[in-house]
Amino acid sequence: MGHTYEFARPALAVDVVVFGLDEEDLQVMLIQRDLPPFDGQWALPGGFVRVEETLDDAARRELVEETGLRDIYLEQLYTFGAVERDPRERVVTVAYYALVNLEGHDVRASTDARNAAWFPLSDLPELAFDHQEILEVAYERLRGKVRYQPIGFELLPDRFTLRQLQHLYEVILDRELDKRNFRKKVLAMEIVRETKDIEKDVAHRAARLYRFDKRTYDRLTRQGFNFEI
Amino acid sequence: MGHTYEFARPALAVDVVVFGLDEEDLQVMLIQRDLPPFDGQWALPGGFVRVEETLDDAARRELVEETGLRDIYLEQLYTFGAVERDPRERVVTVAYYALVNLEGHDVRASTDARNAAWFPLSDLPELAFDHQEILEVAYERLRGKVRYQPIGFELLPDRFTLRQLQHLYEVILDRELDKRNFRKKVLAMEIVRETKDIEKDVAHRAARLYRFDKRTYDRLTRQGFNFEI
DNA sequence: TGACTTAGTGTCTATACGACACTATTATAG
DNA sequence: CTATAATAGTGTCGTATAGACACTAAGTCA
Repeated sequence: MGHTYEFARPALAVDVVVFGLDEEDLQVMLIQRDLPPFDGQWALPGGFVRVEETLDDAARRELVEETGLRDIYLEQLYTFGAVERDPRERVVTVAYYALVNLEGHDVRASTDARNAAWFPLSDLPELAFDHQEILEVAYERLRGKVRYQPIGFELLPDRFTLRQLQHLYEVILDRELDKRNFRKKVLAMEIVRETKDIEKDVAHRAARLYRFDKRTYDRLTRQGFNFEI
Repeated sequence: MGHTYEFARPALAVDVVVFGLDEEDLQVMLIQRDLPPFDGQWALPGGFVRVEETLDDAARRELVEETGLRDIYLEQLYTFGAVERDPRERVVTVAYYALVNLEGHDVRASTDARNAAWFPLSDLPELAFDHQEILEVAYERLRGKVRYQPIGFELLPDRFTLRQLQHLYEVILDRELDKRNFRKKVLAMEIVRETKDIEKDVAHRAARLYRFDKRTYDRLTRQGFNFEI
């Protein structure tokens, strides 16, 4: 039993570039394939789109199935349609990128993710298909977007220090920022709000914890405010 | 004789939002459908992707077939995958936007474009499918992009006056700009180069014609220059 | 209690942006 | 041929913003 169409159709897939951040690096979630083609090689999580689900739904479903990650920030990136990008047959893939903070979501704890793992962006294995290219486009987009929209907060835990926030920008933009200027700018925007707590278990003076102020962010966004860092 | 697959597949289409500019308005190219669904209604040019062509190729092919426009600036926009966006069956569409100068490309002169026409963005007919939404996303993108990347030159003839260029920005950004500040900024960027000619057949002092300097633009782009207007 | 580590803070200078108005040139109408 | 109308083309100044720059405060740990 199959499905028959008058004209040949490309298969339609989704792939997701999941970025995470630890103390050191920007990381990417990859899964190890256990089927041909590219058996054993690392690849982006993803899979075929079902006829009764939206593209976003397909991306979220595949993420849960393959990595255990759910309820994370997800945005459509670009659609890749080179004719020979899959050796089996014509497959067009809608690529997404996702941001997740490593503290909140433990991949190893998820059920069916034996072969999912984080890799630092600076030291990636060879990837299947054109996933290297997709990843580069995603990183490019993340860099471009973070400069004028504070999406980076998705990479941090709920409460964070300004040092962590600065580190995030430094890792994504790949350059050092001046501490005083950075704090001036971020605090002037009023999109982070001081909490009454400070960080714990650090071997030096503890820093104040801040929280992302989504309410103010939404208001400023409606006013066309420029969040450039 | 048909094509049979194990799982049901969404159909894959491309649609193109073609922007053009005249002395007054930003315009959009639409075609009048002559088949159900939405028979007789206006829609974006587009059609189904063939298995042996890339997405870009499909978009260009449909543009030529339906509007006669060829060799124009084209960029992928977003992929729309709502489940019920086509009443016949599941169709996912990769949307593109294109920029074209109205002087160089006469639509009426093209062969098979009896039912293609320009409409001012401010006075559009009701559109088929979710094309209204696609168009809004495209306009949003154009506005966002033109502010920090000089793609707008595609909307102008080869040689243009600074007045025309300013008009272009005013129409796209939907606000008035100061003539002196605008000229200062554009000339400082050195992405337009003075020609030795001036415009003709105008009932007042003729303005100098300029040309877009792609070479300098490419060099500045590589240096990460910010083209914000 | 001293040494180490990071938190947290302010000033000054250079540059960029935006507000603002007049003269120059050409075509055309009377 | 002269007046009028229309747009071309040009510079200054005040203000806001960005970036360079260095020290004190607080807490941990040996």
